[in-house]
Amino acid sequence: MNCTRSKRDDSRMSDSNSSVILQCMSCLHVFGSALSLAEHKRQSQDCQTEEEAVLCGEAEKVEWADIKCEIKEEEEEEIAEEEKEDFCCCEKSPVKVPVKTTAQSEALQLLKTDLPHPNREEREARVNDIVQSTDLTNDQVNEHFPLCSVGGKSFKGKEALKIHEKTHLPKDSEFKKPKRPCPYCRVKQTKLMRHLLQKHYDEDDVIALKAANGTEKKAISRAIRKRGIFLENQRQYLEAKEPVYQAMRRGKDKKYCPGCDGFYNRSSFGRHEVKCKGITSLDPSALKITQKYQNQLKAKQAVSRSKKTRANDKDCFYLCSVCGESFKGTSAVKNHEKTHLSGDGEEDGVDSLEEIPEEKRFQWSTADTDLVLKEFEEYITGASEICLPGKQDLLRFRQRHQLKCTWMQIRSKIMNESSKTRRKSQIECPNSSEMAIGKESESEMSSEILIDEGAMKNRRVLSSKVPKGLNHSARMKWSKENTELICREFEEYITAPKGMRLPRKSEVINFLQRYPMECSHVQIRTKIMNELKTARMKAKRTSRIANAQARLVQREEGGSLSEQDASNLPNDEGAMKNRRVLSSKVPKGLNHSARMKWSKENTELICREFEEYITAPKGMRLPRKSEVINFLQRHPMECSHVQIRTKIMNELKTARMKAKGTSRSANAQARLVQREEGGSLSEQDFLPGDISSAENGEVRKEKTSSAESQ
DNA sequence: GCAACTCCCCAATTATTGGA
DNA sequence: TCCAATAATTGGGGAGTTGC
Repeated sequence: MNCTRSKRDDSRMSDSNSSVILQCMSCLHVFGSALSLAEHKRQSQDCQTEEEAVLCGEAEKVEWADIKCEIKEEEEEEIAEEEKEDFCCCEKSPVKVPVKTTAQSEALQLLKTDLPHPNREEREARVNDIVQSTDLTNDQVNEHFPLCSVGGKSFKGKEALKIHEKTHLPKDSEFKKPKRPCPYCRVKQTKLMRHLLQKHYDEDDVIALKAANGTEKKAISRAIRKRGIFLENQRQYLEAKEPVYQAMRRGKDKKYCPGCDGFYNRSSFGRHEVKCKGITSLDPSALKITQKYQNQLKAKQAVSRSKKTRANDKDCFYLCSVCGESFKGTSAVKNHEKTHLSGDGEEDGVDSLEEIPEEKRFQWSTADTDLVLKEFEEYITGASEICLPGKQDLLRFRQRHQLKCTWMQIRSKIMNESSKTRRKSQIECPNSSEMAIGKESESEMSSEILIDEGAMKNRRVLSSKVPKGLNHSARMKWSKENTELICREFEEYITAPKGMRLPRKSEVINFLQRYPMECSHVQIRTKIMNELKTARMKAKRTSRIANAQARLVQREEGGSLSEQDASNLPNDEGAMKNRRVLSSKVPKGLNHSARMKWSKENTELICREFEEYITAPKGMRLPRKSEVINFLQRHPMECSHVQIRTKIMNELKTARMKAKGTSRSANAQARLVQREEGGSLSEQDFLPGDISSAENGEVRKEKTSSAESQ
């Protein structure tokens, strides 16, 4: 599919001022007129049968050459290749040293066979030998083998030395590998090959890439990379109507090669021109691919838009070949399947054990839990700066103790134990949760357990279910500027103590209107949430260090921390929670079409079954989903577990209202009696009894007036 | 009054990414 | 390849409100 072009064609292309650009669909070269394209076709046999495409109507504004590019790695590869071929003593070398005799030539050849030389001393010794045995001077020999001024290594040419010298550059001026656009999803990736293998492993080219080896593999990966770059350039060109690579490589002194559609450094262009075989680097089917993946992208966007209704997503899922769990995408299921493999590729949990756990969920025995607690104490207590041990540590631990679980499960166990410890420390010492580091500080903590709303929440046994495949197709890339903007705008929320709410939807939307960003309010909210987490983690770490330092000082001085120092620690979460301002927004139309009609029997059954939850004081949780499902299995009803939960919630409300009413009437009666007796009531008498204590200070917008009137 | 709804919070968890 | 950071998702739960 390659086609060569004459210089006449090139000049015609660049001189073209026509309003239409025509492109040869075979070689992708662009022509200013139908005539020049026809002439091109006549000259190139391969391109005769192909169609042409009209690209743009603003030819005079665009230099097609500007939207094509070569990549830096290729330049380097090329330079390296050329250095290999064009040895410093060859005719093409920019440094030409006349070699007078065969002996001199042989001596130099001998010197360069084992280049680069490891160190300056060895090199000097070798050069001295040559100088002594031949008529060559030191300078003549040194010119052949440039010397690194830092490391003392000598190289086969100036270019090779230049590449090497980059390794000595300070970090900020060092070359940073640019991101490469994926030809399939167009997302720019630092590690394009890994991305391809993970996300697009079902594509033909990627399958071929996986199967290939050595040179072939390189060639395929290069072709994919180039296609991605080309498609990205083409897309930007078609959308922005301006030279793309000018924007992408601003300030670089590049020169366009019409022979291969590549860009090369002006300094190395001459050398390339000699070598250039006129082979276009672009994939001839690129335009078709663009269309194909543009359609796919549109389809993906459509799915993303309709994602809000999760029911839609249930229709397309992929099953794990090992455990049968379903996932939304092929990449998600592939990633999940990796969890069944251990580091060496064997099925996890099976590498040294005979039995495979029947249940995916591992049942931790007390003995095994103790082992984990003992082994990973530092991670669980938070004494370690690193949150979790590495995979290898976990695998070794599993091997040592012959545990029949995966390393991931051990990690989860550590995380859960760590979380448990944190919660425990918060209950034991609500004002200084950060004190729970090591046994010394624990002993200093108060043993008084406060059962408030927060503590009740801790009783929650969290679901063992895991999200089935996240949609990362539209994963947000936060720029530094936007991150700063969000942090500045929502600083009060990010720096707020635990328990404070996040900004409202309306606030975020308002922010988005003022600072338009290509993201949803949910994504901004997530960003704030994550920033908040990070800030808290940092604060926690700082607090830990400060505490450790304080303890050190304390030990040295033999004294103890003052109460004031202790009070500087974070506020009580429960108290902060009370500051929460609840939403005043109203639901937008309820669906009463499927409204449940509870029979007296079923209501009684539910009330009897879930009595403990209905009569429980405020702060107690509702029955778990699993409990409700279990109930439904025992007592089949034509309703969902959610409806039963709602029923219980409403029964609970009613019960509390009744209790409140009873308490009020009792109080009213008491007041009446007191008035009759001529006494006065204390403030406490006006509170609604046990409910007030259970509420634990929760600030709520109570409709006191209406309740009073009732 | 009741069932259902929206909005919000929280903790846990997973997926993805980029640096080392 | 490992690992930490980051972004996103999930399910449980609570409060307030709506409309039949």
